[in-house]
Amino acid sequence: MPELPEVETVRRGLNSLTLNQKIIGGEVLLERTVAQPTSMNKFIDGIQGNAIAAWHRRGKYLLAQLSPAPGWLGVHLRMTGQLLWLDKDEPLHKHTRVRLFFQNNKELRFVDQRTFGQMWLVAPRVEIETIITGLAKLAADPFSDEFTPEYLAKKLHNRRRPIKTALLDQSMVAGLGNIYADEALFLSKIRPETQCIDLQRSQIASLHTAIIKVLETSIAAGGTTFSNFLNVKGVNGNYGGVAWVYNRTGEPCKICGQPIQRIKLGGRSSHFCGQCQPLGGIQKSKLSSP
DNA sequence: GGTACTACCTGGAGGC
DNA sequence: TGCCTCCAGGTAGTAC
Repeated sequence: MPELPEVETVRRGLNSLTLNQKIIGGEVLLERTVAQPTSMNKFIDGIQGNAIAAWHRRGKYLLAQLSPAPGWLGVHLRMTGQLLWLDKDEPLHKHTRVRLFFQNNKELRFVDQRTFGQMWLVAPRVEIETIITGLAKLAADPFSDEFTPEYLAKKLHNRRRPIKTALLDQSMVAGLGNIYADEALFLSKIRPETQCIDLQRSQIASLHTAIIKVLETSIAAGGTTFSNFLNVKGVNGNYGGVAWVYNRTGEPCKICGQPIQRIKLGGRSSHFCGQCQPLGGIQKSKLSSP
C-alpha cells in the first residue's frame, strides 16, 4: 500500500524516465479510474500532444505538470496502484486500468488490482484543488519547513482520539499510512491507542523526529516490500526487512524480545510492542537500529 | 467542528 | 477440490 516513501520513490523514477516526451495518445480500460473529466474522450484529448515537464508530490498524490498546455495530471495510487514505464508491446496485465502512449514506443501504464486508484486531468487555468479536492485538506508534508514539533503539537492539541487514528488523518500529517504510523509510534515509544490529549510535549517531539526518520529510512531503501508495491521499473523496495513492528504480529520485538501485538483502531490494524510502548509511560531509549 | 463508522474493491488465506 | 467468509487498507461520505 503506497505511502509517502513509495510515492516519492515512484516520483523520482518518473522524473528520471518520462519527462519531455510527447504523449501521442492513450486508452482508458476502466472508466471509474479517471475521476475528472468524466468523459474518457475528453481525458485523452486533453492530455495528448502534451509532455510532462516535471512530477511533483503532495502527500500521497502525484502531480504531473503538463507542457505546453499548463495543466496537471493527478494520480493517487490508493491501495494497489502502480505506475509502470514499459515498452508499448509489453503484454497487458490483467489489472491495467489506463495507458498513456509516448513517443519511441514507450508507455506509462496504470495498473491497479483493487481499483481504488484515481487519475485527474486539470485543465490549464483551473485551480488544481477544485478538481483534486483531497489536496485542499492536506496537512504539511513531513519534509517541509512547516512541519515542526510545534506544528505537530498544535495539530494534536486537545484532540480526544487515539494518536494512531490521528496520524492516519491526512489533515494532521500528509503522507503517513498504516505502516509508517506504526513504525513511527514504535520509535517514539508511544502506544497507538494513546489519546492525543494525553501526550506530553516531549513525546510529541519524539514522534516528530520518528516520523521523519522512518520516512527517510524507507525512501533510502526504495520503499516497502510489503503488499505489491513496485517502482516505475517494476522493482520491489527494501524497507520490509527492517520493519520494527509492522506485519510482525507474534514475532519477538527487536529490542526486548516480547511478542509484537496487534489491535484494531478505527478499523485498521495497529502493531506495537507492549513492553517498549507502555501505556502512558515514557521508556528510556534503547532504540538505534533494528 | 470533531470523531467514528461504512462503503468502495479484489484476491489471498483459512475453515469446512 | 470447491465454496464460503474474513481480511487487508486510503479516502470520501455520512451519522452522531
